[in-house]
Amino acid sequence: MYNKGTQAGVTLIVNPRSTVNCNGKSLNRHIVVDLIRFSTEQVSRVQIARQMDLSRAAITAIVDDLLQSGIVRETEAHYPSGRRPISLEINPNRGRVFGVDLGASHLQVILADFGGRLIAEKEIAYKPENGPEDCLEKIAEITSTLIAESDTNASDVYALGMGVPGPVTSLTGQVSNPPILPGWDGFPLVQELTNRFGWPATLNNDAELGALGEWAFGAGRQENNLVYIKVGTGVGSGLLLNGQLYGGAAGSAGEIGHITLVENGPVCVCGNRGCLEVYASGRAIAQRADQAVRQGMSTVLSDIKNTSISAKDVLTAARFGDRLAQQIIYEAGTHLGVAVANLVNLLNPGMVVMGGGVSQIGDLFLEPIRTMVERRTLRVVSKGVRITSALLGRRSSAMGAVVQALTLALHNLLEVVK
Amino acid sequence: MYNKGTQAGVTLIVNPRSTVNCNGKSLNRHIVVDLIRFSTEQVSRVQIARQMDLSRAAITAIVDDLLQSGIVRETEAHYPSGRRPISLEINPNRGRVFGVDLGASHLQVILADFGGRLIAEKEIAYKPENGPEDCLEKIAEITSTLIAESDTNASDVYALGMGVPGPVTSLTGQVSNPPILPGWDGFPLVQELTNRFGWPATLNNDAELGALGEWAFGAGRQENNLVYIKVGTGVGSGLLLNGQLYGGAAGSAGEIGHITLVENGPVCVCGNRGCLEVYASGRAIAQRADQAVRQGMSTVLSDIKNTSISAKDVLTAARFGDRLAQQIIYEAGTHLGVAVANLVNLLNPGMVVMGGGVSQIGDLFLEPIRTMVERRTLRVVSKGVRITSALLGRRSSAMGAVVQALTLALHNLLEVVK
DNA sequence: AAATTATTGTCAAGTTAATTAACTTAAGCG
DNA sequence: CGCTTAAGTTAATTAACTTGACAATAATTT
Repeated sequence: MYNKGTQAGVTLIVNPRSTVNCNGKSLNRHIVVDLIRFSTEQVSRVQIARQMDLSRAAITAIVDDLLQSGIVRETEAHYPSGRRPISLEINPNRGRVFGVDLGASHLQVILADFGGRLIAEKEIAYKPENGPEDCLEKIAEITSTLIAESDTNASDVYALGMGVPGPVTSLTGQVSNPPILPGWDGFPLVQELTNRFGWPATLNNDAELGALGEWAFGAGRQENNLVYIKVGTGVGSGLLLNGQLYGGAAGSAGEIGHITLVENGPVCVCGNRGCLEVYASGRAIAQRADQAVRQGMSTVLSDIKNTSISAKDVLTAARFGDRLAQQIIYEAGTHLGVAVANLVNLLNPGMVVMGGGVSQIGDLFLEPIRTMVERRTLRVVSKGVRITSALLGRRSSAMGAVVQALTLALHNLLEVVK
Repeated sequence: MYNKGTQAGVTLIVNPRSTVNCNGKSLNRHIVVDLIRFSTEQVSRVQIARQMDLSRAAITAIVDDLLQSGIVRETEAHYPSGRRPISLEINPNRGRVFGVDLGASHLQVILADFGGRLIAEKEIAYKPENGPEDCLEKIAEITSTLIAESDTNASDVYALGMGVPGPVTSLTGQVSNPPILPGWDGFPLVQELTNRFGWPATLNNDAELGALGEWAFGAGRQENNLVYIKVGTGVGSGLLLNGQLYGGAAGSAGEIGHITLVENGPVCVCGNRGCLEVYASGRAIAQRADQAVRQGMSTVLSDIKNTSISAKDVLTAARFGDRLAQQIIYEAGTHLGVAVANLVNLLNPGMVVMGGGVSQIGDLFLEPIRTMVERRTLRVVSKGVRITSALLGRRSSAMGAVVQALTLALHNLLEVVK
């Protein structure tokens, strides 16, 4: 389904996937670009014409334009009988973009080409508590390192996308009221990024970008109603509904971590009681393990002495067959499953993609979730929902940032060239 | 934000509000119509031009067209300094449409003019268990009665919108797997309606239409992230997100009634345990009252002897000051509040509109909901959400059906006239 | 009261992006 | 080799928009 859009500003939503500034005239060019970008199969001019309900002649003209500006290139394709269609794809060599994912404890930067393929990558341990200026500094360091090391011409970088672990006011590109990010509130991040680097920049919530990344390049291709659940230190989710990212009225949609599971449960970091995060986050898993060890239960985790047990330790132990670790993870999955079931009942998504560190263990974590969803939702709903792990693993969000950056880059280029 | 859209079929999403068949050419005409339809203030040509980022001349041409076809008319408007703008509005006398709401126990039909104003209305007690054919028969009876009684020319009716209490496959216009509607599964309702009456028809879930009705004519005007919660015999909700109705992958989004509140609570009609409906539906309220009376608690409800107590009785009693009835409703509100809090956390809507019979009691029901939402959501979220009763009362859904019918009528007319 | 300023709406000429219908290209097949 | 099928191109035409000048109408200033 293809939506064209124009508005005063002008915000354009093309095939909900891209939101772009556009004067409203060259709209079909933008739609064609997105069609080529996000197609899972090979696309020819005729197919584009059919999908957009335009004449072949019109598409020929548009594609000519795109070829000339270098955004798109032709490839070979094979079909039975009749003239072979010429497949089209985004020209990966036309330029590059950065995708940045800021987490509760890390900073990850991906350099990708226009085809969305990874060119170089760097991840460091980082605490966002240092504030936005320091973070910008770090991003500057990493991006220039990546440019240098990857034989990239600095002028070939066209945009930067960024994700942060908190609500984002997408209109102004600010972080708003972030629980994890004191000192970031109201900081005009998009503007500062643009000023500092000279590239157009976008800002989104990290879970939101996870959904987008998995939709564009991961497990959720073609699935226009997708929920991405990120189980890291905390638990968050990104919603892609009706083919569009949904951020809510204030940019804080998807806050599944602070849904009430047990009315009078233990106190959560957010101040409420019995939140999901108390039972099913990386933090919770680590705490459970710690508790169990102190109670003297039999586990390899007891060997960790000097430092405190981390969720990662529990995952590793589970992978190596430690029963206690496995049980802790299974239980976390069960609790998460209850929340996911509620979410699935409410949103009836076509797919739920589990991301974040904890999910990488796979079925041990997925199985209880699937079970709970099946048990606790209407059959119509549970029958239609696929629940899987993120295909992009720990890169979901950063790749989502790449998608946003590409949207900016491609569509801006299109306007400039015109 | 204005989206234009075209696709093979061609489905067009205009200012997400209307989904219309359109050849993709006269698109801006459709956008202008919707702009005029849904504007809360008076609109002039210049304002339209500014909002759509088109030239004044272009709008003049488009409006000329709309004036000539009679869809739009001019009115007076007053502004300071400069030539007075000529305000535009949909010409209410251009035609009429029907909005039909089928509930678990009633059938409501509204006849409205092109301005969405109520011309005539009829509601009867009705059990959808009789099956779709019988229901069509009843609709035929009522519509012809309304046409006759309201001095309407049958040829002035241009479309019919309908809502049903179950999931709808909007693509094919069928009811799908409805828990409350055995015998309706897979019935091609839209097609049958069109065949039978000769009007184009639309089909949606009733809660969805409640959201749309309140958004267009009710409490939620201008609010593009709105949740409508219908508390009737059961509990359902309609989601209007990013300015669009969201139905989910299989049309069953919004099933808040079967969210798990208590892990091992009483068995629900759906087979699971501890669902919201067990605690906060009309059915639940009636049951509680019955229970209390049998336990000999002091209440005016004890006076009801021969028939069983209904939710309506409890509402009436509460309105007249009966303490027990008030408490039952307050408690139902509290339970509902927990579910609403989860929903608000997850979707961060700008507004929650409470509809359905139970909500008509007002603050007694709203207050516990507001309290629970405030207590159980992140401050960013709860601060931004307004929680109110439906402005259209028991007409929300039927008016939503009118909105859908008008969308069909106006935009089809536009294509034909062209 | 006349002149000034602001704003809306219209007109005519020019531009752009689409359509239509004929045509070319490129493959498979009997 | 010619026939069939499908993809892609070309040229003439049409519809929708832009631009810039201008008329209409009101409030404000002189």
